[in-house]
Amino acid sequence: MMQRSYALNLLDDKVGFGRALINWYDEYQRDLPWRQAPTLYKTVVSEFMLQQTQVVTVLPYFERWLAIFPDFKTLAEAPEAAVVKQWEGLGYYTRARNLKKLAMVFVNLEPPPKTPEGWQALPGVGPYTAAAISSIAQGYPQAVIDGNVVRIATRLIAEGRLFGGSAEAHRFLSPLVQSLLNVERPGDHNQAMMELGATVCTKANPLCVKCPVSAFCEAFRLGTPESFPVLLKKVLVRRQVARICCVHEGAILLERRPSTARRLADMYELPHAEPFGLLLEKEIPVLIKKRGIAQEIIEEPIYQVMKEALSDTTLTRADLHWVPISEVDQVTLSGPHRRWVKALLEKLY
DNA sequence: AAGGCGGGGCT
DNA sequence: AGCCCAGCCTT
Repeated sequence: MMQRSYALNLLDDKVGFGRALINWYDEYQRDLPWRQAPTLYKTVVSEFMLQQTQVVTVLPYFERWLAIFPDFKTLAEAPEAAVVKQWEGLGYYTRARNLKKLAMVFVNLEPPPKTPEGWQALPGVGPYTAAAISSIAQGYPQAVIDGNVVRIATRLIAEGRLFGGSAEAHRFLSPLVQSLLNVERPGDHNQAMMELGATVCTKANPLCVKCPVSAFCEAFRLGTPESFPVLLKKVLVRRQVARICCVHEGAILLERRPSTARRLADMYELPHAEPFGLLLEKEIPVLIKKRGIAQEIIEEPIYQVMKEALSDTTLTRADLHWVPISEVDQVTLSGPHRRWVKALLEKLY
């Protein structure tokens, strides 16, 4: 049986790979706020915000967050509503609730966790985040595997098998990725891998010319870096959800999602039109919004209605609230609804 | 092992 | 119009 041939010398020269990577990182790393005067708290907050969220999106949220919740204790003692409010628009809101829970546990924890296993016992911390926190903030020699690392690793060895889910990819790549870790500087090595994936070894149009480790890369040698990794495609589902915009005596009617809702719990939205039993099919929506969420494409026509068109019985529903326009900024709206409400109020009133 | 969970950037 | 992003939790 022939030994699978990898690029020139990745497996024979892991130290060389790590050195080339870390030298590149030392010279070209981005100036990110959580890297300035780093602390354990900054690392934890940034890693939570960065779960499934791009750096550029996180930046303004991170700066605001540190100004309002400067440390674990402040966060632990802050009301949950205030915490979620600061997360407004960032998505995956259980991250915010879990981050506050983590702070509440952390301030009563002596000593703090020092291993990935210890961190992973805390709310909202999975394998990735546990490895990231303990390596970056504590120097623990644990390699992280995220989407960037999967892309880099599969390209390094030109691994073309189909991965059904990320768990499968992680299981397969973990030994290789861990074996490449620079145990002298595990935190910087991990960040360098992700930085490389974000800025050079990108999904489309990778900048192999600027890559510090292209000499170790089998996909580069083959000239087909974009063909790795091979991931299962997800099916897109389309939905339509009609909503209403109703303003009366300086207040807008909003619907609060139940506290028990799996998604967007306790957050406000423009009310769903359907429960009101209005005949809207022939009406012209004042606004038609489209948005993509995960594997869904949702089209949401918004109809302007007068209060008189809504029956008194439906208006007594406990989840409906007349929010004064001057106080709309105080409540937490679900993502795009914040922008839609603003656009509607400017357009109509 | 799947499916749900947000929203936005980028091609 | 799709894909992906410094993933985690529940079922």
